[in-house]
Amino acid sequence: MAPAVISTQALPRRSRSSHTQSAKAIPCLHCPAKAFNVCKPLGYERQKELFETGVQQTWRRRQFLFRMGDPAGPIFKVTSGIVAVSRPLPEGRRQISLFILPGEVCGYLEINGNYAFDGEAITEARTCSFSRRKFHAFVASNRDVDDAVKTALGERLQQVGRQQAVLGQLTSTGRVASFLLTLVNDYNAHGIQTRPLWLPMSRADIADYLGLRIETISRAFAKLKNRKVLEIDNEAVVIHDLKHLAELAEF
Amino acid sequence: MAPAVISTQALPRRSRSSHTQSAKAIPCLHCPAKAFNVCKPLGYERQKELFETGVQQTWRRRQFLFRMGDPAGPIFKVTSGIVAVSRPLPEGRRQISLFILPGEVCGYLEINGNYAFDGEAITEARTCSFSRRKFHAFVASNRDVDDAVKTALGERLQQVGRQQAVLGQLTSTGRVASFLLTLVNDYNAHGIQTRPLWLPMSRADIADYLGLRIETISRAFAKLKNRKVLEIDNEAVVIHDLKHLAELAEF
DNA sequence: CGTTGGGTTGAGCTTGTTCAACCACCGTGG
DNA sequence: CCACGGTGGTTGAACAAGCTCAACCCAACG
Repeated sequence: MAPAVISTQALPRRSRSSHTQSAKAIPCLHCPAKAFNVCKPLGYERQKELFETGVQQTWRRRQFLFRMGDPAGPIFKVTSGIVAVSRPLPEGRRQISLFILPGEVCGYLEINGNYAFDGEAITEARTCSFSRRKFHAFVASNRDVDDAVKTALGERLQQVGRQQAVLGQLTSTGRVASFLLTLVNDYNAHGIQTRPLWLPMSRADIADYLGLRIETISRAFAKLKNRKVLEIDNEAVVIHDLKHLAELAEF
Repeated sequence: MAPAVISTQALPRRSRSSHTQSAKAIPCLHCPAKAFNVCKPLGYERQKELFETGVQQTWRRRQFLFRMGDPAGPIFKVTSGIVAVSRPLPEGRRQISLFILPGEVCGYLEINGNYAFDGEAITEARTCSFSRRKFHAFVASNRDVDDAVKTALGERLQQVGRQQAVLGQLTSTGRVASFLLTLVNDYNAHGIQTRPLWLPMSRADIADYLGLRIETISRAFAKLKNRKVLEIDNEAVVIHDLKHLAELAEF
C-alpha cells in the first residue's frame, strides 16, 4: 500500500564507504536528470548535500509513488521513466493533470499535510526521494534552488493552464493531436528522442488526460493513421505530417 | 494599449507629505486584502516597505491589467473587484483559467520576460501594482513572504488541477454547479457574503471558464431554476438547495 | 424611439458516449 | 502443446449531450 523501496542503488553505499569527498561518491554526476529542476544550479558539494537528504527508489509500472490524501511523505525527483500526476475520481476514474518526465519533480504539493494529487508510475521509473523536511530546509538555504522551485511551479501552472484550453475548446482529434505535440515538445526539452516518439501510456491514460473515452482515443488515432498524419507501431509513433498535426491542435 | 493608471489613490501622497512613520501613512492597515497572500505575514514596517514598491490603480470593467505576450510589467495584488486570468484564443475566444478574488495576486507568471496570461477586470477593480523588480527583491529578502508566494502558487495549481477534472469529466449542468460551489467556497475564504451570491461575470465569461457556449450556460441555469435549486435576480444568486447542487457537481 | 448588448429559447445537426462484439497478445495450467 | 482467461485495443450502431443558427426578449442609452 505504502510505496515500497524496490531497490536502493548501490552507489550511495560506495559513497559512504569512501567517506572522502571524491567526485565518484554520488551518482548525480552522470544522472540524466542532473540538468533539470532543483539539481540544475548545483555544483558538486551542494549536489551531494541534496542527494544525501534522500534515497533512490525504483517503481514498477502502475505503482503509486503517492496518493492524494495520504500524509505528505517524500518529494520525488524522477530520474527515469514517466509519472502521471492525477486526481482520483469515484469509480476508479481519474483526471490526469500532467505527465512528469525525467528531471522533473512531483509530490511537492500538499494540502493540510497531505499529498494534493496521486502520483503513479506510467512506466518503470526511478526517483530520488527526498525527505520533505530536509528538502525544504535545503531549499530555504539555497536561493538559486528556491528560484528553481518557483520556476518549476510556474512552468506547471502554464502547462496546466494550456491544458485547460485543450479540454475546454478542442475536439477529440484536436486533443489527441495537441497531446502528441506537447509530448514532442516536452521530450525535446528533456533530451528524449522523438523519432520515433515513445508512447508508453495506455489508451486509458490518454483518455484520462484528455477527458475522453478510450474508444474516442482509438478512433482519433485511426483517423490520423488514415490521413497518413502518423504511423503507430506498438509503443512507437512516427509523425509524418507535423504541420497537419499542428493545424488539428489549433484552437 | 498599455494598462493606464486610471486613478492613483491620494493616500500615498499623504504618506509622503508626512514623512514620519505614522501608522496612518499607508492605507494597508484598513485594506480588506491585507490578510491574504504576500501581505499576510507583514507587520507595519515591512508592509510599508512593500507598499512603497508599487502604486495603486483602479480598473474599469473589461479593462486589461496585462496581456499575454506583452513585456512583463507590474505584479498586481487585487484589493477589490474580480480579475479573470485567461489565455486568449483565435477569433476573440479565450479560456479563462481562474478568477482572482480580492487579496490574491495575478500577473506574476512570465515566460521569457512576457506575461504568460491575460488579466482582465471582470468588475470595477483596484490593485496594488508592484514593480516586478522591486517585488522580487522584497520577496527575496523576506523568507515568510517567499513562502507565501510558493503557497499561493501551489494553491493556484490545485485550483487549476481541480478545474481540469471539471472540464474533463462533468456535464454542462455539473460544470455550472461546480462553478457556483467553487465561487461560494472562494467567497467564504475571502470574507465575501454568499447569500445572495454576487455573480458579476457575464454568461460569456462563465462559458469561457467552463468550456461551454453561452446558450448552454443559459440552459443550465434555467434547469437549476426549474428544479428550485436556486433563484437568480440580475447579478445575485440565491442557492436554495446546496446539497442538490453539490450532487450535480460530483464526478 | 431606434439601437445595442446581454440573455433566453427552440430546432436540427454534430460529436462523443455507451454498449457490445471482436481481435491480438500473452502468460498460466492442464 | 494447446486451451484458457485476462488485458488492452479496435470497430460498429444507437443514443444523448452540447453546438450552431436563428429568432426573440428586455433594459439601457443616445
